[in-house]
Amino acid sequence: MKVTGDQALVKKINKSLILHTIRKHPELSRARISEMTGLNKATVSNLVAELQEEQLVLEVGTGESSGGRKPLILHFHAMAGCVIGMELRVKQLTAVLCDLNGKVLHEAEAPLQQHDLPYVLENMKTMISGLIAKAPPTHYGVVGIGVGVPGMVDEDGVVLFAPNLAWEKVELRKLLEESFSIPVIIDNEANSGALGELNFGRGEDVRHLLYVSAGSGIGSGIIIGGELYKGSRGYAGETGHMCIEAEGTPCSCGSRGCWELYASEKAYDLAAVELPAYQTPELIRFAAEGNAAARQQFAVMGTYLGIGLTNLINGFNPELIVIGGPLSEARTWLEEQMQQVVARRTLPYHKQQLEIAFSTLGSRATMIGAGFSAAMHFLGHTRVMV
Amino acid sequence: MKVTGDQALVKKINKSLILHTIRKHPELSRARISEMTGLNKATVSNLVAELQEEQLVLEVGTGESSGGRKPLILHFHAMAGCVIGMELRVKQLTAVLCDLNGKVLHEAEAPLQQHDLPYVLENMKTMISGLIAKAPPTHYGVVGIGVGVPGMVDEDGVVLFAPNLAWEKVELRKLLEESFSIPVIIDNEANSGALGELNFGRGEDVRHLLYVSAGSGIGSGIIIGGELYKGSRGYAGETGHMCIEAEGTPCSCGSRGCWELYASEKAYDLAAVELPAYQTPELIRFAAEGNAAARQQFAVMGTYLGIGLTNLINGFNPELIVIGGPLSEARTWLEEQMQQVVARRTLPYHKQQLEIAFSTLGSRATMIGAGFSAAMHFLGHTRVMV
DNA sequence: AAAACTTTGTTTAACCAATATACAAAGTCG
DNA sequence: CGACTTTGTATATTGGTTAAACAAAGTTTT
Repeated sequence: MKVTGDQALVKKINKSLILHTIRKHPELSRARISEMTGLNKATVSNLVAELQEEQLVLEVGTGESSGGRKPLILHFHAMAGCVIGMELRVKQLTAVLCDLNGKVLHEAEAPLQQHDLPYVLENMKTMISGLIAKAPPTHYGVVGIGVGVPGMVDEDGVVLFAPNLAWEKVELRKLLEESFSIPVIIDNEANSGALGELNFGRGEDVRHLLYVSAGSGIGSGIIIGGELYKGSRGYAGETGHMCIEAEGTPCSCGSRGCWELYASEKAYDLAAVELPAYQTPELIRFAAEGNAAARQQFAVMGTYLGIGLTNLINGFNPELIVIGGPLSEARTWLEEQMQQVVARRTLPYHKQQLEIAFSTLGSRATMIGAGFSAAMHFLGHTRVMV
Repeated sequence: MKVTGDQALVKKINKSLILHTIRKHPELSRARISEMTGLNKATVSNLVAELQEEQLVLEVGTGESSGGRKPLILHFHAMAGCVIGMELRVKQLTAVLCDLNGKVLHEAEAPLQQHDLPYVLENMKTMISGLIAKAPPTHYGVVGIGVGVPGMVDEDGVVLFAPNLAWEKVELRKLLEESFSIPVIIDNEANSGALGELNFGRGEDVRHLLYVSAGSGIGSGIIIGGELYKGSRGYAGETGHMCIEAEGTPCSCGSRGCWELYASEKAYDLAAVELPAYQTPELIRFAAEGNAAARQQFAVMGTYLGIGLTNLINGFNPELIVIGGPLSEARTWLEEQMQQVVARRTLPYHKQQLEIAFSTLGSRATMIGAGFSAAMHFLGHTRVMV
């Protein structure tokens, strides 16, 4: 059944519009909101009153007057509740407790020794319980848990396939919701990272963003029109297996010449010369110390990174690309080659408005984005397309 | 200023919902519409009455009863007006006059000898005038003109760049609207083709579709969530310049190893052996007659087509891919290799729900899609996202 | 300092679209 | 022929936005 229009819908649209306007622009008065949104002053007053009752908006004193009554300044009440954002990595579990605006209140971290589901689930539950215990007293309490995982996830929060964990069809959302009775949002690690960067990193006011997470493989989070694009069954963005060498090295996916064989940590196995180290942080240290083999390795990977990016640019035409994941820490040795290749290979019109940047949230992008998803799910978001 | 909700919006949403429900499902009664949409019977009655006054809906007699009063059957009045759909090709101009539901009423065709703007524009105007003259008398007359062009188009109907025409920044929409005072929609040829296939070809009920137009180059039209995705400045889908051989043949775009060098008509230049012909229709004829070189050429191109498709599948995860454009006529000699490569190279989860098909509209997909765009623009489409 | 003007936010009455309910119209079936 | 069904319309109610008037709280001018 499709979505029909009635007065309840109108109210939902306008309330959502006002709430998110306040959330994105602090220091607004009712009068300014009325101007910005086009809603009548009376409508704004009524809906703001409801949002205040719901503890989502606060009056925080008066602002400066420009020849009349002083405006009453409204704030989004980010501490009306908390959310937990978590990232499940191959060797590590990390999580944050955030307010509803993504501000980090607590962090947690634990190593993972193995990948069997009971073990990992136990660790996740322990970490979540720990953060819930640390949560400050708020009106709504902990209202959502978001988790970014290294694999494909469907719309029901089932991890369909996570090769690095050897997981298949794990009903992660259901398992966690049964334990905590709090809404759980599961998403791909790159998708969460994209949301993190869009909302708290470089992505302010960007409508089309590509977040490329380079680590043990490559995954992309695709933001289209300000929204996460997930593909027909929820797992688009598997760009790591895009072929960039038709008859290249065979890949575990069944194809050959996949991008991530050349531009992720998997490339270490293909290095022409022996490397001083085969872990990214160590290799970065060697590069910083002037090791030629390490620098050369990153230069080659930067080139291939650029080739894959060019393909993504031609296909998606984003305004901004953010490089994240563990490999983004090697920026200094990757960037020059990468930018050169992109400059040389992209179509002239694409160059004009494209920016390629490295993550500002670093390794925290995914968990912050996952927390943000949970917060948005709690706040709701209804709007109209013409 | 953002879109706010009020009663006018509610009415617009519901009216649009009813109109498009009737358009897509003939033989509906008011009662069935009420059931399908969830709208109250009275609401449906009121809005249908308005649509009848606007000549967009007709009562066409009664249907079968199942034990009560016979239902009054409603039809979308496709002949309330006409639209023109046009395709601008390198050597040819083709156009159709359609009713509001995409049914072709008249066709026109003319060769193009050169590409300078005044000449092409003159030909376009002559053809459009001719079709307008042939249009049957309808309530609204000709309500829109849609044009598919081989190049990048921005949201203002400006052809930014069309290498095969040597056009740059041509304000095509403005030029045509000034001549005819009818709304004009300009779009990329592949985008229009995608819309054509989505609505009148293989794409019924498909939400994520990729239309790959293979001819003198390769372009893709991307349908996401039932809507055309155009990228940040309106020209995504330039997938022909996706790199599939990192150090491959240099391309005119500045890059190397671009897909369209190996899988479009450009591949004829790279053929290992001498070909019996260098025009697609002739080469197809040779292949049909058993010519080994021609068949081998198509087999190789099918392989490369499959490699590029695999990349698109991993990135966009569509439900359906439709191959169109002149090369789709060589289906018999392309398909086997292409499907084999895709089957071998795509990730297991992508295979499950993916179908790759060849165009059913053939060379008419683009102009029919362009006409459809114009019709949709006239009818309007307002809906809600949650 | 008083009067005039400005700006903010609330109150009031009017409007209008969807809805539930009742109802009329037009059929089927035993 | 009477009981039941289904379709489509009429009526009163509900509940949201809005324009306009107004109250509150400032600043500027005289």
